[in-house]
Amino acid sequence: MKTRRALGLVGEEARVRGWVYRKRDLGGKIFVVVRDSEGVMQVVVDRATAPPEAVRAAEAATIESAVEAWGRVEADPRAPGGAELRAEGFVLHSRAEDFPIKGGEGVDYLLDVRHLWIRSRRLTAVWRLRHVALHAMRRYLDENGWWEVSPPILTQSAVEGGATLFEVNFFGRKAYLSQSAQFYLEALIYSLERVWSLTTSFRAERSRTRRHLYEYWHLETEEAWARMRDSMRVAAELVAAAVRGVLEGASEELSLLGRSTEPLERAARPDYPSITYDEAVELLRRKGVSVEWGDDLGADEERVLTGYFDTPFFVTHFPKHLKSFYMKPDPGRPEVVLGFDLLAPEGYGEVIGGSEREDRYEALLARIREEGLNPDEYRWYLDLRRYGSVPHSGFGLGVDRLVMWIAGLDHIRDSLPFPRFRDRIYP
RNA sequence: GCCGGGGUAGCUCAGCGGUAGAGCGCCGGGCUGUUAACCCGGUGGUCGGGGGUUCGAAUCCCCUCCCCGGCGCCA
Repeated sequence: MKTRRALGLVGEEARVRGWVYRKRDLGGKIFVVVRDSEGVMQVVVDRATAPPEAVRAAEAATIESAVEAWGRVEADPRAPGGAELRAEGFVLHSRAEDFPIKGGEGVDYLLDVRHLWIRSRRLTAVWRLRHVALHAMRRYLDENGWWEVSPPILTQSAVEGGATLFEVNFFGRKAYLSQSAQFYLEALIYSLERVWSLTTSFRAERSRTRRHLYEYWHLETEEAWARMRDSMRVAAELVAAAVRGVLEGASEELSLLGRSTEPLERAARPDYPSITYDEAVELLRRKGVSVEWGDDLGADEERVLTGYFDTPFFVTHFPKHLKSFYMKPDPGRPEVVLGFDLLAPEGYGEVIGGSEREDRYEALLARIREEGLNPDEYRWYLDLRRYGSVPHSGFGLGVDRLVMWIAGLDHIRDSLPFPRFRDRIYP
C-alpha cells in the first residue's frame, strides 16, 4: 500500500514499499524513511525485537535502495507525518549504489544527474501540480465544446520567423520541427469550428533567460467566427480553470513548494483586466520608463507593468510592425493589430499570445510580401482564405510558463522533468 | 549574438608565483528515538583542455571548451 494510506492505519498492520529517503542507524534502532509516489513514512527497525534478517536488510539499505517493510503502525509525534511503521519484516529489493545527490549540490551538477534529481520531493510535487493544471484545462475545453486535434510536428515551413527553426533531414529534403500548430488548427476550423491541441513546439532561439525552452509544451486554440475579444475570454477562462484546479487538487504540492496561494486565489476568477499597448506605454512613462510608441515591450517593461496588476492581465492592440503577418489589423486603426498577450503577475510575464487572424486573401498575401516572405511557401495557408474564409481567432499558451507561475518557480527548467534549454541535451 | 561571473577531491568551495587545503560525502568504529542525527578514525586530486613566460605556474599571458546570471527574441 501507499505510505499515505499506511500513515492513517494507526494500530493496524501495514506494508509499504518504496525507496529509502533518509536512514539513521543508531545503536538500538534503525530509522528508515521510505519514499513512494504519495509521500514518505518512517520505518523503525528495532534491533531488540525485529527478526535478524530484517535487521541485516535494514543495515544494508542505502539511500535510494528499493525496500519493502511490514508491521504495525503506531502514532508517534517524533515521526514525520505523526505515525511510523514498527517493522516486523524488512526486505531489501535492490541495494542502491552510493547515490550521487546528497544535498547542497549546484545546479550544473544536478542537471547532469537530472534523471536522478527528478526523484526529489520538490520536483515530484511540480510534476503532480502540472498534471492537475493540464487536467483542469483539458476538462474546461472538453466541457465547452472544443475538439482536441493532433497536428503534425514535422513541417515544411515556418509560422514564426525562419531563423529560429530546428532543421531535420526529411529523406534528403529539408523539413523543420514545428514552432506552432496554429496554421494546421486554422485549417481544421472549417470542419470542427473550435479546435485545440497540446503539442511540443520548438524554437531555436539561443535564449539565455529563465523563461525560455527550446522545446516547450504549447496549448493552442483556434475558433471559427470568433473575434479577438472572444478568444481573450477563452484564454482567461482557461487560465482561471487551471488555477482553480491547482488550488483544489494540488494544495499539498503548493505548500510543499512554499507557494503563496494569495496570488492564485485572486486569479481564480477570469475577470482579468485588459489594457491597450497605448495605455501600457502611458503607464510606463508615468513610472519614468522611457519608451516611444512603436517600441517593443521588453522584459524590463513587462516587469514594470506587472507591478500595476495583482492578477494576470491582457495587453492588446500592438503596433503592426511588432507582430506576425497573420494578425488582422484593427479596421478602425490599421497601424495596430487585433492581437493580445496575457501576462502573469509577480514579474512572470507573457504566458499567452493570441490574435484575430487575417481572413482576407489579398490582405494576407500583401502582408506576406511586405515581410519579405515567399508566398509559395504559404500556398496552402493562403488557400484557406479562398474557400469559405471566416473571421477566426486563437492563441497559444506556454504550459511550462503557466506551471512556472502557478508553482512559483524561479526557473522554467523545473516546470518539466527534462528541460531542453541552454546547450543541454543530456540526459 | 551581446554583457557580466565562474571551472581546484564524489559535492560545495578556499588558496591567486615557492611541497594541494577545508567542510560535506564515502568507508570503518561507537551510540535505545533519529529528523540534512551525533562523536572518533580513515579515504580522497590530470587544479576544464592546449600553448607560452619563469629556476619554479592552480596562481601571470594567449587560445579554446564548458557552466551560471542577465539582455534581445518569444510562449
